Amino acid sequence: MDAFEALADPTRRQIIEMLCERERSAGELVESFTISQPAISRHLRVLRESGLAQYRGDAQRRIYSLNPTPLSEIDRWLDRYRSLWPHRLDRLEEHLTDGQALQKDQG
Amino acid sequence: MDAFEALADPTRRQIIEMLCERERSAGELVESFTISQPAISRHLRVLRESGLAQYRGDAQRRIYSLNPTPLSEIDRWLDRYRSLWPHRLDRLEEHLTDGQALQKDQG
DNA sequence: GAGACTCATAACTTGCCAGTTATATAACTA
DNA sequence: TAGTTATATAACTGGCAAGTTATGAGTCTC
Repeated sequence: MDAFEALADPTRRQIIEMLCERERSAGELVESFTISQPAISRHLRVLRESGLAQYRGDAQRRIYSLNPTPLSEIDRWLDRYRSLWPHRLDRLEEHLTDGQALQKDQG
Repeated sequence: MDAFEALADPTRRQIIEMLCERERSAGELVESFTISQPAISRHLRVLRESGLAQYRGDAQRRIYSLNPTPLSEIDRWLDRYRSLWPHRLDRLEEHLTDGQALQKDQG
């Protein structure tokens, strides 16, 4: 299952958003939803297989974290469409690190 | 069906890419694929209902065009993850119109 | 107006996906 | 070692999505 398919499910998108905040154990994720533990475990497998998540072991626990690479590929897929909607310069600036910041005020 | 679900299908993504190049009649799109005309018609309905495409009539024909708004929403959804991968400044520049172009060469 | 053309919808089939419960696996704990 | 905890997998079910063929609806042409 590719990243687009993985993102089609709202539960998986929510997991991604939670993993963006911080890494979490499978159990923590289960507690955040009303569906069963195996259902979450399956979603985590999909996220793993699509490259969006990974885990490290911590005793019995599995600590999941986000892998943003597939998201960056979707970002690149969007490239060809970006000219079709207005880009706010301040949004662009937000994504630049301090060191790369545009110097529109100082120029 | 939301935009994420609509994008999950590779045929629909391909239709979107074709409509990005130029608007096309339903029949033109059908010729570009091996699946049946009703199957494409259904994909077009999904794209319409998710706001990604629209058509105008031209006699019997229906000329489909891309509506980029849902793509821009996905672009915004990606905002919170953008800090997680490297941003190339030249890619940012590509998305700026000439009038807004960064002046790094001239400055 | 009859037939051709273009496209959508109806009706149906099939396969997959997301959920369930039950169970297996692995690691910790007493 | 027995029991508990944490997570994955197995087996199954139900629903939906995507495909098919057949047909309907609207528009053009002769």
